[in-house]
Amino acid sequence: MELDHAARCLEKLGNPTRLEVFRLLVKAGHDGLSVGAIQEHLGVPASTLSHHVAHLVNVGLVSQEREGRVLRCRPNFPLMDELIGFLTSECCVLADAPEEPAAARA
Amino acid sequence: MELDHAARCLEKLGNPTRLEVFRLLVKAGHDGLSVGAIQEHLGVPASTLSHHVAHLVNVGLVSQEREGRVLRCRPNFPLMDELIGFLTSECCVLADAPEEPAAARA
DNA sequence: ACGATATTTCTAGAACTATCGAAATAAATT
DNA sequence: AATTTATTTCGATAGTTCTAGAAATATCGT
Repeated sequence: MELDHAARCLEKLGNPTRLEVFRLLVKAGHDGLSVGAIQEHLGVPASTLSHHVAHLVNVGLVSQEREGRVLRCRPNFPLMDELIGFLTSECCVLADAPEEPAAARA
Repeated sequence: MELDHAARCLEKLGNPTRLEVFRLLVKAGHDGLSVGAIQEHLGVPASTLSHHVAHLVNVGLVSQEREGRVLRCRPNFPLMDELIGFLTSECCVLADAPEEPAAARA
């Protein structure tokens, strides 16, 4: 994962409402939740919530699928794993880790 | 770690310049780097960089210590671990994790 | 076609953030 | 005490984000 995409994901998760939305979706598991269900949980006005969810969808952390009248939102687990992988490998390694995985060292 | 503090940390890391600063500090290890050294690496104007570093210090992800004329910046590894722990446990668990660790289920 | 429900788009103001030059402060050196 | 080096604070501008009401759109049931 590129640093810029990681930064965009972190930026989106860096809003308390959105982080709560995302956490809620993760707790809900692979089936996710509808926008309305999220609203019931968090009590945020619909337009505000829609705006926040759109941010998460934009950056790929949440996907949406229409099911009749409701829009089902699901967390993107693989992307979240990538993000955590980025943080762990690029921003958390101490000790003597080399800058590059292999090669390039004349 | 509380959700609000996690969100504040993520928000700060969610700026490409700051994420790069933090990554650089992590790569530098426990000794960190001076503000000037960061500046040489990233080529950001001093006042802008100072502003960004202040954000990271504010939220606790970076600590600063004066050493004569230079200000040494060190990444806060334990806090970063906590943050990754929060993301992993609260925003990344799939499968059949219960909502609460125990109790509360009449 | 109509009414109900679910969600988005539009809009706009207030608050916040980023940027960076210039001036200020801090410490070391002379 | 004057000079140099390192960094911050100030100040101004430009742009972004948050918030939420009102209006619009989509889908379903009748």
